[in-house]
Amino acid sequence: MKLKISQSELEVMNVLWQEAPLGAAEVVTRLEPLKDWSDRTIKTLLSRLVEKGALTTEPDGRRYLYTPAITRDSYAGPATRNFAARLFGGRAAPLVAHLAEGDGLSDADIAEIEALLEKLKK
Amino acid sequence: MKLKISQSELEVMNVLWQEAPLGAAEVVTRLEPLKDWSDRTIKTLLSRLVEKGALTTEPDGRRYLYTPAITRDSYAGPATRNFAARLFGGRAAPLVAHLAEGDGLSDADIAEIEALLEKLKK
DNA sequence: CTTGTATGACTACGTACGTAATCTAAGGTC
DNA sequence: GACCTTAGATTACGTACGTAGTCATACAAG
Repeated sequence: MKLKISQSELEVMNVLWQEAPLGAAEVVTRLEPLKDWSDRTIKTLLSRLVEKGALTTEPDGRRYLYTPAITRDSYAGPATRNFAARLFGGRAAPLVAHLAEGDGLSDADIAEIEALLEKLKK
Repeated sequence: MKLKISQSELEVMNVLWQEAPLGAAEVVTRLEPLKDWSDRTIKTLLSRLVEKGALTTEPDGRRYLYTPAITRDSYAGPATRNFAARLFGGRAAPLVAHLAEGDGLSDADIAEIEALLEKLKK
């Protein structure tokens, strides 16, 4: 089951991955400062995500509450490996290198990655 | 100038980033083992990439030779940071973690990343 | 009960994408 | 010189996406 989530849809998912369940109006409120979208647009995105199976709904009075049907990790894992495969033949190092460009990595990030690698080496 | 290269188009770019300039027929030959595409499809992708400015052409007799107008790195850098931003708020560690899932990282990869991080810490 | 309001459902529409077929022109073949 | 082959140019067409407007309906207000 491959689930394609578009860029705009992902913004909506990000809101719900951070806080759920939410009604449509609340999602709109969360997105307002970030994106200049009409509330209709966000409703459409929510509907499409439900259609795709990325969100589940639960009636709450005369509205719906939306909850992610997939975790961020379960989506991000394949998406990340797919991304790396397409751009770098699956090799991770160039990816990290690009993230590092323009000081994208804090010391904390570096430490975290090192710890991760340490664990992997075992 | 933001250049959007679609998934299929990226396959074509990958061929040309590896070896260029090439004529259309040669690109088709390179892609044949990988993708089940008609040569018409590949010609279309080449045209669209030229239109977008991702490739340059140079006449060679009655055909064209195609060459990337952008390097893989110059495309991959922003694309990677954008990807990380959308999925992980720009944090690199989760990205590496996902790549590691399912033993995606070889010992060599790990060593390479560690060396990279070492350099960054300075 | 009538009317306004909020919410989801349905419809819209231009652009990009995946995937190709057809048209046209330039060279090569007999 | 008539015809075939080959390369690019043009056209096609369904689906997804970004972005939203309109319709219908259920509840709230008066």
